[in-house]
Order: sequence, then structure tokens, then C-alpha cells
Amino acid sequence: MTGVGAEQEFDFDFLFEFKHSDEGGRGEHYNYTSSNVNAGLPLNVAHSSLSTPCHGLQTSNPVISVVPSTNHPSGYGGHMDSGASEYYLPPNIRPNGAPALESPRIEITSYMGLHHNNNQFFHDEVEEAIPNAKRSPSTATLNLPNIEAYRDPSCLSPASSLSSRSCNSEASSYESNYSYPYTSPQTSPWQSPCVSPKTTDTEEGYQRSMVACTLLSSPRHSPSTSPRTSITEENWLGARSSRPPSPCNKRKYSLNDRQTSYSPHHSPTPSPQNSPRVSVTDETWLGNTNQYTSSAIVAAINALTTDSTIDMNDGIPIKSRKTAIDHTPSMTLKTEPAGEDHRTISPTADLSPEDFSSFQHIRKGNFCEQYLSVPQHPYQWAKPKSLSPTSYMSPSLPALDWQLPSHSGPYELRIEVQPKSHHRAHYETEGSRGAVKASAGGHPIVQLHGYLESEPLTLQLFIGTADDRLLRPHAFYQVHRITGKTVSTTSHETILSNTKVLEIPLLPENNMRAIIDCAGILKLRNSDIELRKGETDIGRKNTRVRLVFRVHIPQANGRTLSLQVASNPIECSQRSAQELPLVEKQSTDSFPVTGGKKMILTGHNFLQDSKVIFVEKAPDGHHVWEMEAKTDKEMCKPNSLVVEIPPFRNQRITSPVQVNFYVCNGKRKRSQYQFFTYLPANVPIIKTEPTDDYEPAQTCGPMNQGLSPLSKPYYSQQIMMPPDPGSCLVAGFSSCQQRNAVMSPSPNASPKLHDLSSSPYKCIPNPGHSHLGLQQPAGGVPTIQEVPRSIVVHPSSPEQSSHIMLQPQVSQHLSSSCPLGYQQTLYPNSPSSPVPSVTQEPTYLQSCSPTHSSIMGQQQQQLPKVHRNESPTTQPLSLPELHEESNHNLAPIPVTIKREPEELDQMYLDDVNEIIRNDLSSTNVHS
DNA sequence: CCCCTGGAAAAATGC
DNA sequence: TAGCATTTTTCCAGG
Repeated sequence: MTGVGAEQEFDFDFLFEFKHSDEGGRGEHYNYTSSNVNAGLPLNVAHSSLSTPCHGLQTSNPVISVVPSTNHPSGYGGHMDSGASEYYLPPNIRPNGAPALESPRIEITSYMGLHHNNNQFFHDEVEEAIPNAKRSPSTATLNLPNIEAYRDPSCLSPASSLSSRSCNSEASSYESNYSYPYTSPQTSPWQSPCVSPKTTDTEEGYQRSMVACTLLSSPRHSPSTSPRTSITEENWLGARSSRPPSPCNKRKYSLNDRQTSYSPHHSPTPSPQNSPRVSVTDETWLGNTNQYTSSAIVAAINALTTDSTIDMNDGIPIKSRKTAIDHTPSMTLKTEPAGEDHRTISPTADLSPEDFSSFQHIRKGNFCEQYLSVPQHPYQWAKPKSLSPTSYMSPSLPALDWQLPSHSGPYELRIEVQPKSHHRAHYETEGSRGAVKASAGGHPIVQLHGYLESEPLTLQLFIGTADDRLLRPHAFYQVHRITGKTVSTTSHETILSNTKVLEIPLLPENNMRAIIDCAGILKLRNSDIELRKGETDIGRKNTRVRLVFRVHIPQANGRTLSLQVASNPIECSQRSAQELPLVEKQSTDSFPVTGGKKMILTGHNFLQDSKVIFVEKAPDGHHVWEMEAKTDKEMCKPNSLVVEIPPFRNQRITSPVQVNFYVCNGKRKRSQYQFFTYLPANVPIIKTEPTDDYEPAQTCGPMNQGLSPLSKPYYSQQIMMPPDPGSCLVAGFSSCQQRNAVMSPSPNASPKLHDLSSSPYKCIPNPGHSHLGLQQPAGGVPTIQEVPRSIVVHPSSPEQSSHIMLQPQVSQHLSSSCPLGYQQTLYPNSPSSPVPSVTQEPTYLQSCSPTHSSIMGQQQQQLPKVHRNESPTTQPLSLPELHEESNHNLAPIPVTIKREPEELDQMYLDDVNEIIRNDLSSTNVHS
């Protein structure tokens, strides 16, 4: 509760919280959100299922994507210029802005079902029939919902700051909507970040948001209380058993279990339930397009919304969740900030399903989210009201899942002091475990360089993923605001698209430097998040996060330049932190193929028995070469390990070859993959990057940042490579992707993260790119930065519109980062891109298919997969190249492109491949 | 009294 | 399906 201020009540629309007290006194809360308002939105439930099916479909269906968008950044996009929105509006989208829900997935039902239980609206019929507990939705899935399995994270958890509870942020696009209210305007860097809508836009956005807020505010209050409770409790109670089951992806459990109770825990902290990810997810699952689309859509919606909140309803997805806790005993619905309606208010209480529905609609309508299916809860979180002048969110900022560069022009956002590699996150049921600390003591420090204005800015902080996929808000973790005597930095929480965002002032008098001693990390229960409608990521073993910092710098031209930088990965699980070896640093990033040099690894949990395995992976992820390096056991210390670089299998390489290595303490105790580059025997060191594709990864360096910060080494390597735009371009992309793959901790290797959600290397090559553009850019290529509002916005916009939009986006992002290359390359791949390249389609498909979880990620993954697939079919390009080079060192093949992902999940791969094949067959033809 | 933590037991899941 | 191994989540207790 610390920080928060009040969590306030913000109940967001969907949430319904219940609380009942346990003996213990703790009240348990259940929050239900229905986020979804619309039946239309099927989101997720389907996801899982979708993915598969989708694939095939995907391509074709843009629609789907549209829907999803919810998450997205709609905010940004949304706000963005209205104009933009126009552009983007996907066909699907309804006039209102609401997406056309076409989404194929029926799954929706499930949600509905869920909702029902919850009260939700959806199916009246159903609900009626069913009391609460169980209704089974038509679909199996349906059941779940009720259960609440989902709890919304949004719930507030008392614990942390209010904000936390509020969680529902919508990080992505949406957020803006909500958040705005809080923030103070002036400062606002927000204005329009990337997107930056013009002032006007912004303003609009603002207004909207404001409006919404107002609306919301009122509504919330009341309604909830009573009704909900009853409902909720009953329902839930019945079902639940002790814990909510966690579904890993929706696990097998049927709803029942889940429903069970999720949690009564009162978790103090609010969880952002809404899965931060949601955004991602939603989007994601839609497919690539979605992503864009979603954002775009969102944006559009937002625009629309402003005016017409109501309309939205249609589109809005429905989903209910229960949140667990809210502090308040009363169960209120939480409305979104935006305006929920009065109606909304009441709903809580009783809940006739219908009512709920209406509520939802209403509420949803306001926000973009509505559109998004996923979003559901968005509002749950209470919004903090913080006031910090500094922050006020502007409507148009880029969605949290967009990739942004860390530097642009004279500006550079840099993490001067990295956080410790381990930080045990706290559950809602626990008290805070304090702020994230720096490894050397103290706290992380972030500074914006190159900013000479006198106007303070706002630094945003949210918890992002640390897997190989594109950086995006982490669905299972939320930033937790820490306040107290020991905290010197003021902060304010807001929720964007289900993602809690901490806003910290960056003051000129402090040299635009901020000590991050106010940020803790909240862990949301896997079961709660996985049940979310659009969530595709799996929580199990997905315990690494990164602190993601963003700053939005107003430009003279009215635009806003948005920069983003992500910290090194932070292991958040107690067990993992205690047992898994972790490499924080390596004394050498590259060495001639002859090997023999001693390399010192610094990190944690090294044992005398620790083994260091060097691995060369083929694009498809399989290991081409594995070699156990010799370690000096006598020199081994818990925090350092000395290994002798083994000779590379091919002593004749002509260009650098990037490989990976990891530390293994036993069967399932492996570190993330680290990167290492073998240099041609005679070559001095240097990295330039020659090889193109092959090494692309390296080249991409910059890109990576965003992606996998983890391996510093990598970075360094990468860094080595000049980020030439040009060079980066294609190669970069691909490389990046590859890298990602590579860098990524290895899915395989470190199964944990990877396995689960992360997908292996999903680098989404091209298609992804577009996405990437969004996301990737983040790390990588700073260049761009500016996200011109319009442009940026667009990106977010739904994919569908996608192509067009994407390109722009891509171009910018990418371009900025790697201008040429990307564009060219990307385009091809990217859905948007005209290029027929196989990839593209696949991309779409992929995106759709896989889990939404992280759409991006998926996409990425998919892409890679695709590539692979493609490669087989289409070409030898990457594969050959890779093989050759890697294997033989032979001259690299000229081609480029595709790089892949190494390790995709095979599952995915298979699926993807099939899809791709199908597509390819067609695509190939084109090409 | 509250916040942080470190440890662990208990509960879930995965194999 | 039973049983064991892993992970996750909830509890406890001390500073």
C-alpha cells in the first residue's frame, strides 16, 4: 500500500471485485472483470486454439488481428492523430472504432461464459441458466472464465501501491486513455511521443482521456459494491479451491478449478491484471496484423472513442475475471477511468449478466480497450492519482509493446547503473520485497543524455519481458511502486494497457538523472494471468524480466521523440535466483577460432561442477556443434568461473561466427545462453562485420538491445558492429532476429524461460519486423526515434491496415534503426510489405496462430519459423548461409535474410512451418 | 507497527 | 495413473 495512493477505487469497469474476508481477516478479493465486454471479442480464449487454426486462416484474416488490438498501444495510436487513425483503421474496425469483431475465434464464447459467471454480461442466456458457478459456456473454454480464473490482475493489491492494484493498465496503447487522467499535463513529455500527435491530437487524446476519466470516476464508485460481491463470492467461492490453478496457458484445468478460487488472497498488491501483456497478447494473438492493427485500431478507436465511447461496446471483448483482491471489501466494479458510465457503476453490484454486459460495454466503449478484446480489465487498476506534475500521460504515446530506440540524435536514454540480476518479486499475498537494487548496492540509475532544455520530463518505468522475443510488458510481473522513508525518488503509478507504469520525474537540475529506488516487482499468479483472455504467454519458468525505461521528449516540431532502454535481465523467482547459474559478464566476447584463451565469467551460482557448453546453432535451432569448455575448478567461485575458450570446429572461417555458450549446473539448471564470437584465425579482432548475414546478428547489435539485453556480451559484440543503418538493415534484421534467437537465452538451453513462453527465438525476421519495427526498434536502433506521431501511431494500428501502416512503421523504426536494410528486408517479410516474400504471409499467419501471448514474440517466432520453412522451400538463403558459414566457414553466401530463429519451439515451428509451407507455396509463386 | 527479507512448507504442475 | 521432480505460491519469523 505504500505508495499508492489510493488505489482508489478505480474500479475499472470490468472488474468486479469481491472481497470476502477470511478468517484470517484478510479479505480475499475476487475481482472479476469482464473485460471483455463484447462477446465479439473472442480473443483469447481461443488463443491457444486459435493459434493453430488460425494459422491457416490467419493469413487471410486480417480481421482477427484487428480485434486484438486492444492491447496495443492503442493509446498511442489511438490518440495519435486522428488522422492517423483514419489511416489505420482496419477495415474491420467499425466505424466507431470498434473493431469488427469478426474475429473468427469463437472462443469468445468462452469468455463470455466466463463472464457470465462472473456476472458478466455476456450471455444472458447462459448466465441465466447458470447461476454463477458454472456455466459452461458453450465452449469448454467458456467455463473457465467464470472461474475467474482470471483474476484480474487488476485487482488491486493493497500491498503495493495503489497503483499496483490498479493494475489494469493497459500498457499498450490503451493506456493512454486511462492514464491520462492522472498525470499532469504539463510536463508531459507525453505529449506525443512517438506518435505524437500533434498537439491537437494530443489534446484530443487528452481530453478524451480526461473525459473518460471523469466519467469513470463517477461511475465507479458506486456500483460496485454490493452486487458484486455477492455474485462474485458465490461464484467463486464455490468453485475455488485453494489456489487458482494455473493454467499454463490455460491449462488444462478447466475452468472449474480455476474458478475456484482464485484468490482470495488478498493480495495486497494490485495486480495489474490485466495483464499487462494483454496488450500484447491480444494483439498478438491476432496476429501480426493485430499488433499493428491493434494499435492502429486502438488509436482509431481512441479517436473515435473520445467521442463515442459508447459505441465501442460492440467491439469490446469481453472477458471477465475475477480479481482477486481488492482492498476494498466492497466489490466494486472498476470502471475505467475513462468514462464509464454511470451505468457501469451499478453493475457491479448485481450483476445481472445483462447488466454487466451493458456495463462493460459502456465502459469499454470508452476506451480503446473496448475494442480490444483482450483488454478487459483494463481499468481495473485503480489509477493512482498521482499528480506528479511530471507525468501526465498524453494520449499519444507509443504503446508499451512498441520497440523504441534508446538514443536518437543528441539524446540518449541510458541506464547508468544496472539493477541486480536477481530480485525476488513479491506476490500479492505477500508484502513488498522492496525496491530493485543495483548489484553494487544502491539502486539502478537512469539518465537522459543530450537533453538541454529546462523542462522536466517524465521517465516511465514498467516491467518488460526478458526473453528472446521483442520487448514487451511482462504479463506476469508488474512494477510495484515503493514509497517510504528510504525512497528518495518520487513516482507515480499509472496503468497503461494493463501494465503498471511508474512515472518518475527527470529533472534538469539533476541532469536528467533518476535514481530508481522506488520500483519493486510484483508477481502475478500464473493462473490468473494465463486465464486472461488474450494472454498467450505461459508463466511457468517465465521468471525473468527487465526494467524498461521510457522518456518522451517534446520536439520543436510538435512531435515527441520517444526513447526506451531496457535493463539487463532480472531473475525474479526465489528458486531460480538461488539455483540457476547466471552469467552477468564475460571477460571476452570474441576470440579467434583457435581458442585456448581463458575467459572469466562473472555471475551467480557457479559451482565447481558447473560446466560451460559452447554451442553453435543452425538457424533452425538445432545444435550444429557442442563443446564442453574446460573449466578451472580450482578457480571456481560462486560468482566467477574461469573457462578456456574451446577451439571452434571450423578453423577456417572467413568471417566471425557467433555461437552461444551456457553454464550448466545440472539437468535443468542452465544459464541463459551467452553469446560468443569466433573470429577467423588471422584476423585481428575487430568486428566489423563482414559477413553479412551470417553474422548479422552481430551486426545488428543495436537492435538487440531491446531484445536481449541479457547477454551483455552479446551486446557488446553487437555493439562492436556498427549499427550502420545500411548494414543493419537487412542483415540487421535478420541478424537481430537471429540474435535474438541466439541471444535469447536459449530456449533450449534454458528451457525455463524459453520453453515456456518465450519462444525460442523468435526472431521474427521480417514479418516480425514490422512488428519489430515496433518493438525491436526499441533496443536497437535508436535512430529513429522520432516517432512521428503519425507514423508511430500507425504502427500500432492494427496490422491489417497494416501493410501500409506497417511499412511506415517499419520504415521508421526499422529504418531508423536500420534504415535500409530493414525496410527492404522487412518489408518483404513484413506483412505489410508488398513483398510477397513468403515470409510475409507467414508472418501474418504466424502471428495469428501462435499465442497471442506476445504477439510480437509470436510473430517473431513465427517468422523465424517461417523462414525456416521458407528456407527450405524457398531458399537456401539463410540456412545455407548459416550452415555454410557456420559450419564451414565458407564464404558466406550472399543472401541474406532470414535468419532465424534458432530455436523455435518445435511445436510452433511445425505448425508454423506447415502454415508457411502452405503460404509459401502460394507465395513462392508470387515471388 | 510496518516493511523487508530469507527460508520453507504447501500446493501445483510436469514428466 | 502413481510417484517423483520441479516450480509456484503462501506462510512464517526475524531484523
